Amino acid sequence: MEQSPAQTANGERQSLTADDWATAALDAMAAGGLESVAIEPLARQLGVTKGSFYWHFANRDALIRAALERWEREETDDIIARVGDAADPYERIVRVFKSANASYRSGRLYLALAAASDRPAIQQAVRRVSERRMAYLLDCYRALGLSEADARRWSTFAYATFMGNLQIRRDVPEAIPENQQFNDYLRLMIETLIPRVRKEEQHPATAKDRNDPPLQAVV
Amino acid sequence: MEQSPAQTANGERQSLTADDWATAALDAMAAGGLESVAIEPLARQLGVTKGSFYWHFANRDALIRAALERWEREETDDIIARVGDAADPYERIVRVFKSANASYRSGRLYLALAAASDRPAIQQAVRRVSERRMAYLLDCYRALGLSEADARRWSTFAYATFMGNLQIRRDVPEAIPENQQFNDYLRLMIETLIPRVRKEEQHPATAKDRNDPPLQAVV
DNA sequence: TACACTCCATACGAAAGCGTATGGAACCCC
DNA sequence: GGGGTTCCATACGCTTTCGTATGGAGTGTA
Repeated sequence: MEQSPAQTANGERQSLTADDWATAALDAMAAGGLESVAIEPLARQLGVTKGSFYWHFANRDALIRAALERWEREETDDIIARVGDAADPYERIVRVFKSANASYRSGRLYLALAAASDRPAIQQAVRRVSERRMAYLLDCYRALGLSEADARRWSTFAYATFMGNLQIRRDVPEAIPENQQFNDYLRLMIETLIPRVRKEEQHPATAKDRNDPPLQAVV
Repeated sequence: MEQSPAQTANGERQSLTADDWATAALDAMAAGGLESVAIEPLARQLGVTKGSFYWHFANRDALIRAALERWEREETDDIIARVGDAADPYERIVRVFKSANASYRSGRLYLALAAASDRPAIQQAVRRVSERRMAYLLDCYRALGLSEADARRWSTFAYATFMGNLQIRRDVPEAIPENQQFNDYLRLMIETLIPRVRKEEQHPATAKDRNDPPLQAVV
């Protein structure tokens, strides 16, 4: 399990960067929570000693801050950018739910960070990420033609379901079906969580018919 | 914040029990996660020293096991027993969702325990509790007259939403509305998550009409 | 060759937590 | 009032981790 970053495959010297440490910290969090982010174990895992760490960072808190910034940036750039360029709000909501299955690590990471409820810095980062996701969903539901109040309820509802699936996948993995069963499960959630809006209530830009595409398992 | 259990109000001596320690351990978990369950800090908080702890328990693991047993028993007895005596499956599902709002501590405790993914004993207890809850919901949906496959999908869906609401309430509390807004939110989820079953598919025992009762905020 | 800079190893002290050993106060029982 | 039991205090050693101090190998560079 130990790496030896002082030597690459071709035998040249290779130094660690602060970002390498932040990545390792996030991996440790996803695997064992915040308490797993310990300097000396991480150093052993990276094949160096503490001396390396304290050259790149002032202390453990600085590492956690750096990892948190990196996580927040990834969550914002990646997830919403990967999903957000679809014009159809229906399609955007569908992709949000498919992405819940796509990145296993991302879900575990969110849950691990959210569990560190005694660290205000982490709590605030988690809050910002969640607020950003919920705002994105809220926009989708507004674009569907819902009223403000309805869009707010539906988006919170959908986000709760999204988060709960992450939770179930971690705590009771077999409860989430696989393959074709999963497609059926996904289709049920999507069809249920995207309400039918009456024509007269609908925003003109979203009034086009939609032919629900066949769902495919996300590998 | 410190207690002095060696003296009660009337001045008599009062000893701690193993259950007092288990309760304190659960409180610490709900507040700060598993790493907050440390013997010496807990002893200080209880107004005693380690000597007391090591008389009641062999070691820290034994305390965690005892706390876990107590938690699992409470979750099983309390929640399902408090909800389960209604005959109407519709009403039972409604009560499950209302109970999510009822006990704040219970939700935090579940999330804190579920985050200890590196402790197999905790992971298994969390899994058993979740499986039991999901089995309860599955029964409810079967009693509504759904097919086995549909009941499985709907119950998993509903449980995910239930768990996600706990998560949102912890991470972004303002996102969960209050008072009348909450009632609307609750009603939306309940009406959405309880499908209408066609008469010919319905189990005879559940074919009676239901008049949806007005929802009331759970204080 | 001399010097500086980068990156890391090593050694050390301090603190916190776990677990053990042992003593002691209070109470019960005969 | 002697002895046993219950419950806890105190003192100690061990381990882990944090953080610091310092040296040193490698690389550029004048």
